[in-house]
Amino acid sequence: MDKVKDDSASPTESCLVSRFAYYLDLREAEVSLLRSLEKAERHYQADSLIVSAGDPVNNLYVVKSGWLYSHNQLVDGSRLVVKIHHPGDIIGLNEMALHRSSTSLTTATETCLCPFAKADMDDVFLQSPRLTALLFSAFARDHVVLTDTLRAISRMQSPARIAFMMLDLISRLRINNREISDTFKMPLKQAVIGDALGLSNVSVSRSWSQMEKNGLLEKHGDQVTILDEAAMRNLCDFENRYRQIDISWFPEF
Amino acid sequence: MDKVKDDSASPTESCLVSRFAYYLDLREAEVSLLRSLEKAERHYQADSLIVSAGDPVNNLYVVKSGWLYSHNQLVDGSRLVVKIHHPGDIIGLNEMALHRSSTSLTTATETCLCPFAKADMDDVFLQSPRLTALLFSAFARDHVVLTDTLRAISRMQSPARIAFMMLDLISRLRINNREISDTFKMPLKQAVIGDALGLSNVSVSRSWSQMEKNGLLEKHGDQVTILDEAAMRNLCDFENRYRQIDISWFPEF
DNA sequence: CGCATAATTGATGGTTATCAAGACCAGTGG
DNA sequence: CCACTGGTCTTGATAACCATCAATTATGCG
Repeated sequence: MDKVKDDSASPTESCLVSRFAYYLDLREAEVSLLRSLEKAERHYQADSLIVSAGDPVNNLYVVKSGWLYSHNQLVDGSRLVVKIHHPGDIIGLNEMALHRSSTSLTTATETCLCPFAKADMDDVFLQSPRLTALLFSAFARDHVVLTDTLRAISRMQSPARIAFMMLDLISRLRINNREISDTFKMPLKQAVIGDALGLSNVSVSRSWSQMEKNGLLEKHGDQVTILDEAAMRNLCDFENRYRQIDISWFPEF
Repeated sequence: MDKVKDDSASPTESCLVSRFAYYLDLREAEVSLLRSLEKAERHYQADSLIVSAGDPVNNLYVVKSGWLYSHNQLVDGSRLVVKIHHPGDIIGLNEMALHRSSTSLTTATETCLCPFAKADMDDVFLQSPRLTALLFSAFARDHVVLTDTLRAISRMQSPARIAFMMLDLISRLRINNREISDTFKMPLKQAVIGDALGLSNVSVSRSWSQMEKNGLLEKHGDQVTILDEAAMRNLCDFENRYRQIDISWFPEF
């Protein structure tokens, strides 16, 4: 609990709680339900393999600090990065239906995770239909984002895909950290970016410098700055799915 | 209710119920919860636009008969087909979090749908945590399948993508109809297949005939036959995500 | 039979993968 | 202070896959 400052709203508050409180005024019972998922804590170095594809799925994880990514291997050796995880994310919801994990999980930076058992989700379903609805909605939103990613990968060329990914990352970070305007820490290597976008590392490098030349963004060390957000949004037809969730239909309790 | 015979388990039983009963022994209360989603009925011709991207999301739909697809448009005019819907599917879970739909919905064949309100989902969340868990799991499974699709599109070439899609379709149909072995009715045009796989219609045509020449599958009219399923599974590293759902952690009620 | 739509086939070009070599960078130890 | 090292990023050359365009054939339906 020492390097939370980079990414979370406040060191004393749970990222998970602040994430959900962004969309819905949480009641005390709901907050404590969420907090109960963060009792355990485990620390990992950068580039650690935490879960291997094929492992039994027993735990989910709340990310307390650090970045990670879920990925899997193709037969030909190439890799797909399915999702980048940030503080406040719940890792493993996708895998809930499976006995064995479909993806591996690797840290991109030093990381603190809170593992909890699948069956702990029962408490949420049993005790709070309203929180269930929010969880479900956030998951549905992730589904739509995955669809957006599919759209980018299947029909857009290299620079547009990169624009999409960077806008997605910064949009998500802004939910937890209102201070972020146009610069954020982006610790991913180009090979990881490529594997998330169906590109080679070489292609990422080339397109990135092209985009810098065009004044879209720039990178110094870990720090990425979006210079012309309008142009980037335009390039990949970006829609921010994180700003709002429709809570109008939620049950009362 | 006249052409259900093609795709559903039995004309007298709800496709939706039989779908979920495949994974879990449903109690009477759960069955009637599900049936309550199928009260209304609306019929459509083939190639009808039912929802446009941008429309307010008020309804979800249970598919009673027919095929449909969700799609959206890119700026350059090309199209992405997000998902193919079959009888027993619930359409619109992804859109639950949104005020306005991110996708359009079009019928591929003559279709019968049962619309119900978003807020009807409250009943499920409130009355049956166990059914909620199942619904959540099925949704999570769809998430994993979307991930598999991403893998195919981002890293596999044309014939492997087609193999993936055909295996996905037949695997889903087999859940509702045990009689299907290696032949099924596939009413989608090549342009739709292409838009679902990030390919042009031309590319689908070429790869398909190549695959026929190699003895992988064949097509006569609407009827597709998988001739060498092992080879096709091998080609795209296919994993059937529909056969089983992990229900071990579900709450008791 | 004739029309509209879908599927096929051929020719061309663009985007990106792949391979390979070199530059850069940070950390290490002499 | 400087060489050394492992990793990442860059840059160039080549080739493959697929999109696109266009023309022809096939299919289905009134």
